[in-house]
Amino acid sequence: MERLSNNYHVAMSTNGEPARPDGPPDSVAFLLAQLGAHATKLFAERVGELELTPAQAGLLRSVAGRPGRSQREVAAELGMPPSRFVPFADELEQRGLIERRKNPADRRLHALHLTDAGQSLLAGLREVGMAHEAQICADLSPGERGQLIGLLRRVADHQGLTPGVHPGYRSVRPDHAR
Amino acid sequence: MERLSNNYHVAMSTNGEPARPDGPPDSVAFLLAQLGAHATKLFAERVGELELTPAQAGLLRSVAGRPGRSQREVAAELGMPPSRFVPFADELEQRGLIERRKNPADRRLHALHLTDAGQSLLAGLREVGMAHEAQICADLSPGERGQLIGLLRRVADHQGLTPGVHPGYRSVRPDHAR
DNA sequence: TATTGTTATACTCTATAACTATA
DNA sequence: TATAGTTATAGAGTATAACAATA
Repeated sequence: MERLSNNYHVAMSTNGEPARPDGPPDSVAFLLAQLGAHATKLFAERVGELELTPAQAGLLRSVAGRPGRSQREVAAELGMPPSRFVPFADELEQRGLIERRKNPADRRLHALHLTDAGQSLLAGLREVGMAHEAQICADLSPGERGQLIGLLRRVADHQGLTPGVHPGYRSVRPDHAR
Repeated sequence: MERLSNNYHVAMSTNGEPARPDGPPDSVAFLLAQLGAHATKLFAERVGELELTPAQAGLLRSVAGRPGRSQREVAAELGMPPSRFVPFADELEQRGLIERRKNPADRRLHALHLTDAGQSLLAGLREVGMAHEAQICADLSPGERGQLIGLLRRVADHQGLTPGVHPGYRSVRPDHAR
């Protein structure tokens, strides 16, 4: 059977008349949600070619950005409880991409570092990111791409979003459903 | 304890230097993913004020758009297996927002309709959508908003996205992790 | 025999909370 | 007593597959 995806704000009739999605047809909000989901999915497929999940890619980048931090620090940056972080890091360690180094001064701490294999995978990750961007922007001229980035940045700034920080898709579920 | 969200492509160092996210800093792809997640979360909060999840809002809109369809038809449009659809529709029926009408011609079928309460909630949903759009675009002039919509539409069209159809965030998990 | 709606079950993912070892 | 890491456990959400009614 074909795999089905879940629709959140769906509203397309099969006969061709588009019903109203998030707001008015072609609203910025809906297009952002739609394109954001699309970009996220595409990115997941690309990192999948490296046998990584997006979360694993995030961990590698986080460790690469600031090597030697404790598990708790990295877990906090990734918005992940320590208990979940452990098996998560275990797999990457078993695959030889990261390593845990005991801190002699405080033997409770495990400093996280990338191995050489991890470093080279990170290089692959950067290529993947470039190809991903190129695919998304394939239909835009360089000028248009710059214009789009400028507008998106304006919106992101006004919404209080921190540059480079992706909040994740977990908190989508509303409070009253918890 | 504070609720933590999960980071997929995270990469922000606490000391202020933004590490590379999905691709280059301020890539279209990353901004779309970031803003898409943000818009989705905000929308979820707004429909939450109506005691609805985004998926429930989608169901109401789907039924409103084409009343009288069978559960399987609506479930398929929402990308949801029938087994999951049943308890999903149950709750909305118990809350008096939709009703199942037996089809005398084929008694296997349950035709789905909105109740009056469901109709008026739908009106509230439309207001919520407008307020949502206004919030996202608060910092843009009408002209800039039009420009942004035009560029986003271009990208969406080139990516083969159907107007008004939101693919959902479920398929993010890559194949090799299933 | 095929199809709609439904229920049962099993599986994945998750967070909370206990536990250990160090401090 | 407090903290880092770990393990155990229980809950939510999910899809697959079995089932009953109807065609």
